Amino acid sequence: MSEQTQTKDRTQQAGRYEPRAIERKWQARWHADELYRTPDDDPRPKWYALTMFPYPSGDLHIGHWYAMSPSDAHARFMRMRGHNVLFPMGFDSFGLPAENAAIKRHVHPAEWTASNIERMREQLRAMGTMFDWTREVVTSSPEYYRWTQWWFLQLLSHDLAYKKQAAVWWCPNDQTVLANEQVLDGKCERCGAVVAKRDLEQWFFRITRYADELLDFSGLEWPEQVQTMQRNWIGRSEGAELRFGLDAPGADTEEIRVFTTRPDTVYGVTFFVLAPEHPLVARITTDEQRDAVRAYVEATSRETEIDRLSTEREKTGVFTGAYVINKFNGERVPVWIADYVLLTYGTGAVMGVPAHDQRDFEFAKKYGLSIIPVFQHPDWDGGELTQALGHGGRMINSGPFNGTPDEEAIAAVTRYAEERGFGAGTVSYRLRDWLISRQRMWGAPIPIIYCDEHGAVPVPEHDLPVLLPDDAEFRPTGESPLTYHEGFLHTTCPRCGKPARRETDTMDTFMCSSWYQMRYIDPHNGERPFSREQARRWLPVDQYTGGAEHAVMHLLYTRFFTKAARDMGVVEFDEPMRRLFNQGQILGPDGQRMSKSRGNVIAPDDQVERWGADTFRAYLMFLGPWELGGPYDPSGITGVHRWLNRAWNVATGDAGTASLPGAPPTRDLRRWTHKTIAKVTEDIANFRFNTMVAALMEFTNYLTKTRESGEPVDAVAWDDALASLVLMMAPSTPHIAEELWARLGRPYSVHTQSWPEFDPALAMEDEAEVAVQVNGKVRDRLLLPRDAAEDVARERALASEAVAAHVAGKDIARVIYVPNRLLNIVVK
RNA sequence: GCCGAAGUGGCGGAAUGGCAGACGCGACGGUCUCAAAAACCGUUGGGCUUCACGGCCCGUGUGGGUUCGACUCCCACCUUCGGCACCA
Repeated sequence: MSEQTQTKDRTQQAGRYEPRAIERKWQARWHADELYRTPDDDPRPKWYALTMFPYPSGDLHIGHWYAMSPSDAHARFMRMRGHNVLFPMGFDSFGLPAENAAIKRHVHPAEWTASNIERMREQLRAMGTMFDWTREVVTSSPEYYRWTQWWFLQLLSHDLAYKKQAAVWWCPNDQTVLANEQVLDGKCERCGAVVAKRDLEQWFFRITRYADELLDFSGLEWPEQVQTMQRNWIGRSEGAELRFGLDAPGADTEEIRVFTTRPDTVYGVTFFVLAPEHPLVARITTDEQRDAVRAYVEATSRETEIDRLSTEREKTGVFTGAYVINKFNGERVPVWIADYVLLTYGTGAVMGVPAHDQRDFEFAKKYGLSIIPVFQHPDWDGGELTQALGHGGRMINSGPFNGTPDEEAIAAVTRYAEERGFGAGTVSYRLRDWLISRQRMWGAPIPIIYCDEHGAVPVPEHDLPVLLPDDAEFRPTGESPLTYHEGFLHTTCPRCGKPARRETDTMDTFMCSSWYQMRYIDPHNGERPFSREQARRWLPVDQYTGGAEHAVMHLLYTRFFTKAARDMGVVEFDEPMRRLFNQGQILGPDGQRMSKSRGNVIAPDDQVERWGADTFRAYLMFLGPWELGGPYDPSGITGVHRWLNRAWNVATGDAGTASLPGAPPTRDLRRWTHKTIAKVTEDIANFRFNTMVAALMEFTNYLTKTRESGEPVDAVAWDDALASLVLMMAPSTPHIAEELWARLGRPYSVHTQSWPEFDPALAMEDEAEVAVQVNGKVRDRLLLPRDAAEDVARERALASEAVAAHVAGKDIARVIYVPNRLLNIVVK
């Protein structure tokens, strides 16, 4: 029998790699054995790994796989490294799509949601993740939203929730209110419809109370980008609130306040501007100006937010006929209204300092208002200004402050204002309180009852949950369907027992996701959202992964919730997630976002059917750096599939082994094994999955070559090499690893084994290839003993013909030697 | 406009001061096959040169700089992608 046929027979005996069969087999076994059940009473150090839970839209798409497979691999790695790992999964199942489906197809959102969850749970299982399903959390289940309502009551009783009439963003398409964060470029974040303002009674959470604390990221390993986005969103500005006297016949107040970051420019105020919607506008406008003002206010209200926020367009405004008095110098300046002033920031008013603010400058130029510089800026020659002056120089035209240098000006003027009662130093934020009311049915009902006598009365804790009716009618009306549901609406006042009405708004779904990570630790607790003991054991989350699109909403809200929970005595830490990693976004093969209309959608189920879950998982990791995302190229997956085949063949076949512990091929095998362990360990720990897979491929290629060379190697070293390979594959390709582990005759399960140890002594090469350069250009390569001395290297280099040719006839000016790497001969 | 990330073969990418292109895809050549697919083996940055072995030059968005040595550090600019954007 020839050599060839022998090999063939061995392969046949071992069987071919058939991913679908082994994946089904092991998934069933793991499930039956509860392999991934996370015990609470495990003495090993805990590791809470979390990946953002999905909205149950009906199908797992490639983005879920891209987010979850590497996350799962890392969690599995931590488990093999000796941690008791909690890696749970659930569904963020309240929200608009279910309700829209209900309107369109006349199914109850609960039904639609339940069947979607059912389907997605199966798809998630097919992925081969180590989720502990006994801890599953479904935010739309009464067992969960009961506690969401409990949180609302807690926040209310700690004065962190309140109700007020407010102009709020309204989406005419979704027929609901939106939070500021859900409005992008004046459009609904969800459906793209142009939004408008509406006045409604709404519930808010006092997130602004935590604005300063939310700016503190110390102790958090979060991407700089997310921190920056949150800082920008919170928008902290230091400055002063200054008081101006009001000189308008119709006004009932004598004073108006304005926030400024430049109180030091107050002597340069030549006009004053109010937002067109400012409540004072109607009262201070003089009769002569009334028509013009009214027309302007109306025109503004008709503008879309997009137009209004455009920086390009020319500033417009109208004089009100009123004046204010600058208390610092007694000057009387005109009050205008202009749409570049926003009612929602500061006090809705701006002091116009055209010499030092570009926006004010443009406004003053257009309307012929005077411009008075109050700093002798070094770049300014004293002539007419063509643009506003920046910081720098000493104060001028500023009465007692003349000569004060730029750096001291703000503090000096603020102090003076405080002494004279003209105002005070203060801090202003862009962040607004979090509006949580939604005029929708498929959300957690706000647990409030309205009584004619007692007003808004919280539902007593023991009456929770306030259940959603299962027979509500769905009509797109702009009000919650709960409003029409008599059974839900009518109740009695918890205080007096008289007939009362329930709140019909539900809570923003971001509330559900603000605390879900806390529920996973104790998901079946019927007494509390979670026990104190469990919180001490598991929280906070050690590693969170998810998309950067949640940087300012979910991730800011959950931080707020945690801080509020701490102040309410519910938890004992300050931050919900210690480490955060943002993966990139996976795109269609054409580099565009995947969408049905573009026809570039890759269905994960198809990929799994064709290649198996392991191949698909590993390929998603192999594509490129996880944080970058990028296009999915369906043709490249064959490379990963071939690798798994090679790994299968090398691990299931025989090698020509013997007891040869000291032989050179054995040393080489040991070296490769430990070099790979070092590389893979480092890569997976740092979320560099692409180079991790590449290292495993290289190792597999090396093993294949070694086996095919026919050179005998030591049996123990060979077994160690194969075991190491399989162990290192276990986090990323869990099914084939389990199968190969069994075929190597090792005890079940590969996933409960320890991660292979790296021995630096074994990884050490005893020879090194040293590049020899002449004037920085590589002319030869030498194989030298490890850590060879410089003179040895130099002598060998000069003996090389290729090197000598470039050195001949020249003087050696310098030699740079980097042991084991390079020798550079500098000649003149 | 401001802030951040990125720009490397035909493509995804690797290398963060020391041999550019690891690992893959694709392509080309081969083995097997009636054939195709699959699988496996080999070659593959560009150019010039040599019968051949080989040798030489160029090359990491562009232009400068630092250095014995730069994809990597510094300065200026261009492009792409994110985020923010009249926030007083």
